[in-house]
Amino acid sequence: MLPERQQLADLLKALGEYNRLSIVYELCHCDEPQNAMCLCENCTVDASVASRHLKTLAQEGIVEVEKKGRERIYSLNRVEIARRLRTLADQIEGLPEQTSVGSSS
Amino acid sequence: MLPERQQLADLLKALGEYNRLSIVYELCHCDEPQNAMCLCENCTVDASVASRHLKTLAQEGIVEVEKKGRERIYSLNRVEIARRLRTLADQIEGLPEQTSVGSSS
DNA sequence: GACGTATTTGTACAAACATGCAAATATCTC
DNA sequence: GAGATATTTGCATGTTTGTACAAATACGTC
Repeated sequence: MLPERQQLADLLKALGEYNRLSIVYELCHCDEPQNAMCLCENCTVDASVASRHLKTLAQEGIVEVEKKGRERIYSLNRVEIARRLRTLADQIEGLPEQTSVGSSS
Repeated sequence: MLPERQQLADLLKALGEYNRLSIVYELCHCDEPQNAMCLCENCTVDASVASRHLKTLAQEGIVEVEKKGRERIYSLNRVEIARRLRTLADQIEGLPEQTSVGSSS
């Protein structure tokens, strides 16, 4: 079993749940990082559930956490996650691998 | 609950399982569509399991099926899936929505 | 029609998962 | 220190999911 592929599957699985995806979208649309209470207002779920979802997202590197007093401030790991999704999109679309494209005529 | 968001979550969940993702990769790398038996050789799973995974992928529009005698020929829905992944990547990265970009200076 | 191959479906099962509630922990304010 | 707020953790629970095996179905070949 390829660990790299497993990691990608884990990333996709983390994004592939409605409430977690909603949290990600919520973080998309705010310029400033948000705490968990703010993020769980959007979902109808309990705070403990939001906490667990955020833990999952953090474990997959989707969000970054910063302690600030009694709050945890979450921010999206925009560049890295977008990059991984685009890499998959490129592979699926059948684009050539990124190994010195355009050289050696 | 937003149906569009749910559909995207379902797509990501379908891709977010190791054996299913392996099938997708396998279809990536062959030019010609493949039947289910060929695809399940890569995973260590039973043929019935591959059948169910392919059904899941087909339901999400990830693969297309064509009956050919007693075989089912599967092919990747490359453009559409790549497009949906890139749309998500764009949203996550915070790029502006695709509504007449570049007009009206 | 008999047989072989490809695929699906029924059944069972263990593991993972999403969830809510209550309790615990951490930290701020007074 | 008491009380309030933010978050995590323990526990219970119902659901989903990935899997294997056997049986059923579909179809080509002889």
